[in-house]
Amino acid sequence: MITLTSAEENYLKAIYHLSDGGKKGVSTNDVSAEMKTKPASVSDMLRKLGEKEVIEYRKYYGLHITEEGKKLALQTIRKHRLWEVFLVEKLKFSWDEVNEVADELSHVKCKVLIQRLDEYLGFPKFDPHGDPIPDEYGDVRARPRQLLNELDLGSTGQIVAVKDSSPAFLRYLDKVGAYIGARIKVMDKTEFDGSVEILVDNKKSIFMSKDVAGNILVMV
Amino acid sequence: MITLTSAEENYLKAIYHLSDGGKKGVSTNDVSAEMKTKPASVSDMLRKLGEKEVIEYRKYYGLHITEEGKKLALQTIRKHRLWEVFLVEKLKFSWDEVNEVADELSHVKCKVLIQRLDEYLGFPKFDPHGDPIPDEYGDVRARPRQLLNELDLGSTGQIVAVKDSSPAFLRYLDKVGAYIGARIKVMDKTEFDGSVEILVDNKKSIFMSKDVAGNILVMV
DNA sequence: TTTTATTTTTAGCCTACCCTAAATCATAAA
DNA sequence: TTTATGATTTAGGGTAGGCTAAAAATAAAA
Ligand SMILES: [Mn+2]
Ligand SMILES: [Mn+2]
Ligand SMILES: [Mn+2]
Ligand SMILES: [Mn+2]
Repeated sequence: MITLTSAEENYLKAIYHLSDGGKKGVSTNDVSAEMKTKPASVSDMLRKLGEKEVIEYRKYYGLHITEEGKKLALQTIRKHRLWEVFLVEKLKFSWDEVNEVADELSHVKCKVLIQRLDEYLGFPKFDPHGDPIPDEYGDVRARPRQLLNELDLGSTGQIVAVKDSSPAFLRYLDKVGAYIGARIKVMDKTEFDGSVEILVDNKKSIFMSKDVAGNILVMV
Repeated sequence: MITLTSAEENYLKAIYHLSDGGKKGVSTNDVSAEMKTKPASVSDMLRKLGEKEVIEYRKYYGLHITEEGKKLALQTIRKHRLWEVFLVEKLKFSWDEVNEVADELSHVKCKVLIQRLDEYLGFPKFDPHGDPIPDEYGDVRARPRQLLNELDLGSTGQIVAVKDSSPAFLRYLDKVGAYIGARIKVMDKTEFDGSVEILVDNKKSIFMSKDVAGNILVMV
């Protein structure tokens, strides 16, 4: 049985995200940027992850995540997202405050803890940022989603997730009144700068830059 | 501001317990036995804890915990016991399963997390083993307690805590039907071996060896 | 195809925490 | 008062995970 340290779990989770779930290859510098550690440190870690066969690593040519690696990454993601739900739903954290704490909590080694937590939370399918929570076998029920800035004029849908979950972005969404679950309609699009105007819950009109709209995912 | 690593927190908590809350001096070997690490490793750690001034350490002569050390130890104990309550009350763990997991959880660095957890749990005053939970200033409301094997024949009281909280002992108590909160009466005492017979909740009679009774704390 | 720029790895060092073996100190016994 | 015993510390080494600086490999440009 493969066991990973906390640091290895963090790297593997980052690699999984960079791999877009296993489709893309990933470079040392990619990982370095994502993890905010120096490329030299990354090289060393990649060698170790390669030896544990959670990635396939060729010196100077980057890496691919393996099937085993995907499974383990999904388990770490599952733990992280369940803790985020706990923090928001039970402890009344706001969605921009949970990432670091959930990261620490997600490294607690106890299988039954996560099962019980999942049950206690009512087997949630999505985390506070709209990201899907893998089940204990690593299966993810994905929803078809589109970027808000790519929707046609007049189309309607529901905000289901955010691409960027930095505190700054999330607080901005809170401020303008956009939230996961909101029903929206595209009222206006400006070709020149890619900005959009949307109507939220048939009530409130919001103007958004392309940058903002490009980080909001909508289910039509 | 003094910050401790997880390992330092664990050592300091052990030292606090060995000090009996600050009354007794503690030797390197005491800590070694409690922490299950070699005396050589303990020496090294004591030097570090001495530099951080959470203990007063004199080479070859043992240590005393400082006021600052007591405060920090009580904060760690608070976190540990709150997580134990969470695991038992919310996640339906049994009281013999929570110690290790609560230990890991208690090292998560987030002040507000503990405040929110405390609030969410309804500001509990005691953990599942009957041990008091210090408040955020480190104040502990102690209850007057007596060892069950030292009670007089015929006296009554309530089980409020256990001295030994090893899984083996706790499971034994579950088996015979003793639990925190149970009302008891001493029905018989055998001078020869120190064993006692108690009546639980005016219903069930339990026979206990001196070893068992000596690890049960009763409020008269 | 050669040179240059960029990426990646290696080498060497650091901190934290643990270990064993050897040295040292304190103290109890002779 | 000397010696022996036991407790404690030091010395040296291991793993994990960082870092910087230098070397090496790849990729891009000339
Ligand atoms: Mn997160
Ligand atoms: Mn999330
Ligand atoms: Mn405990
Ligand atoms: Mn306890």
